[in-house]
Amino acid sequence: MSDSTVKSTEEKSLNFIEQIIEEDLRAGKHDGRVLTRFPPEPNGYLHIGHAKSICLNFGVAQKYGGATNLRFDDTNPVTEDTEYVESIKNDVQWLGFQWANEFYASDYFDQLYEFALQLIQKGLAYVDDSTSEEMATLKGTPTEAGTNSPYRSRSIEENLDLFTRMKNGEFAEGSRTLRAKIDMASPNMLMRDPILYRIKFAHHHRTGDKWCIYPMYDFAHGQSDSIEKITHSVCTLEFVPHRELYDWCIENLAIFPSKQYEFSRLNLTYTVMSKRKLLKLVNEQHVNGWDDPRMPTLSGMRRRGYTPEAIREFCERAGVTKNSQLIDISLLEFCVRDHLNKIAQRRMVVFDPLKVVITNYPEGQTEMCQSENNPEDLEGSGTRTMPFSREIYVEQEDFMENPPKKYFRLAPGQMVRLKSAYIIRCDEAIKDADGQVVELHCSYIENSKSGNDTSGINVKGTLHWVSVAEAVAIEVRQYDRLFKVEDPSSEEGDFKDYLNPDSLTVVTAYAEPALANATLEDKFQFMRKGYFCLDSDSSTDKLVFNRTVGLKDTWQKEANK
RNA sequence: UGGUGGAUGGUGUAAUGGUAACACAGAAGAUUUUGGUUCUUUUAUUCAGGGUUCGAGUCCUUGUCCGCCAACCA
Repeated sequence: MSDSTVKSTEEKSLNFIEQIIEEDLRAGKHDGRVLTRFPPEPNGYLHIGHAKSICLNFGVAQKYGGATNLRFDDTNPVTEDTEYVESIKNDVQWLGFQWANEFYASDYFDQLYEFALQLIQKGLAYVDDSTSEEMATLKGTPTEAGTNSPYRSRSIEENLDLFTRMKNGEFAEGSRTLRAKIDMASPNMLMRDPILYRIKFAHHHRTGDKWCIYPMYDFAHGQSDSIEKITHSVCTLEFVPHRELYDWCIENLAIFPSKQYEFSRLNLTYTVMSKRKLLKLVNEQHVNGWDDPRMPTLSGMRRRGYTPEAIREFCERAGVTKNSQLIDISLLEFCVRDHLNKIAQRRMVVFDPLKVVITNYPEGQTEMCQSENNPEDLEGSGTRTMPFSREIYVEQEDFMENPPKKYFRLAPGQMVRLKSAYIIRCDEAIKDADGQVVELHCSYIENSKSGNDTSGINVKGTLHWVSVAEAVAIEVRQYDRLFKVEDPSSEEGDFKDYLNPDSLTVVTAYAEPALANATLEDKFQFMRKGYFCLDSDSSTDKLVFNRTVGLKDTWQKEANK
């Protein structure tokens, strides 16, 4: 067996979550059952960081024959909305995952209330009349123990009565809370009698006005996991300090022992990932909404033309650890190109037109040229035709009057291949009064047509082109990185100071006729330009395209030397 | 500061006491009717000190640096 065969049959190493699951499986825990959950709060749009969590949670469940619940953590009615619920469901499905059950923390409000009553009865929770300021001062600091609230020693009966009345709406918002009675001297600040319930006279997107008390995250999340019998509750590292409380609630309620495991969140260079910052970009109109193609949101990436396959591959390559990761955006772009290269239809589009007149081609004549839709998938994608005529457009940058060495494009006397058409020779550059080249006169080699070239001429360069008469004018939106620096969040001052002012460039370009039939689902490669997709802003009389990502450009590097 | 999580090429990940490897990025070349793709080659890595061991990226210890926690947010 050769080395390469050995390598290809080697098993890919497991990430630490998979290792935990396999150990549990070996130990016969939960009868070999694996149930995970993806628990977003419906207060914003999903981004690439969530994609990692989705791929992990759904991925391990799939791998070990389990299932995943989608659970909306909707315990704070003030910030949450149905609009977000819909977008989140849409994004998860688009990414390619299907949940076993759609649940809401609010489904469990009755049960959670019962749990709270149990804790009170066990003498493990009490109603506190302190204001939030009073509570903050009594809480102590990491180095000094806190002091007990004066209300901590209330009787079980009084607590039961007060809590019931809290629920019945007898007390003003902010006047009372239900707190766990744990340890005001705990080194873990979260264990210093955490608030379990607070009063909010707010309309909930699902339960309406039924409740005026709402559980805090820590009193809802673990119990929700437990109610659903989640076996592996996987979340991000900032919840590590919550685990002690997560376990405390489960233990004292004596309910199903779900376990929490934490991994590090994903960050990308040249963008920001926090919901707060993304919201700011939207609200202050630095971008055009949550689905602006420059946003790291899934809806933005979808609109930009990124595929679910590419995003899943990226998450897979990013890996799962506890190290903080700031991943180079070029890895994501690699995954996007890699997938798009296999599936994108090739089209010719000229961005910055320079008219070429083929002087020895008959005036008024048009012939069709056949061109493959995708050289990576010749059979599956077939071919299309495009018109060739006496007047065509090529890119301005594909002509130089005084070319440097290794410039394989048009220059006086130099020959190139027009992709899928003829070889032409540049005879003359026509200039305007300012000396700008406005037109090229070329001659074509009659027996050099693609497919039956008998000319015997070999040229180094092949250009994309469109016939002037049939060219379709389109709008192209070219995106660049949103920020000028790798990690805007770690820079001095306001992160918005580091926005890239040139993150969006709009141009009119000229496309071959076949592009006019584009649909929103299509993925294109504009040859020698990059990958593009139709934008939803398009109308019947104006097609708008987004540049998903450019092609690798090794000539640019050569030219800069 | 008390607690807590972390530190392996530029970036991310692997090596579970036994030759520090893979991918991206970078560089060089070949092929190419896309200066794309593909292929070949290549540069570069264990935070520091001490200890255990025949052997340490891995274990112990001290230190350094980074992240998170003191919301009636999640």
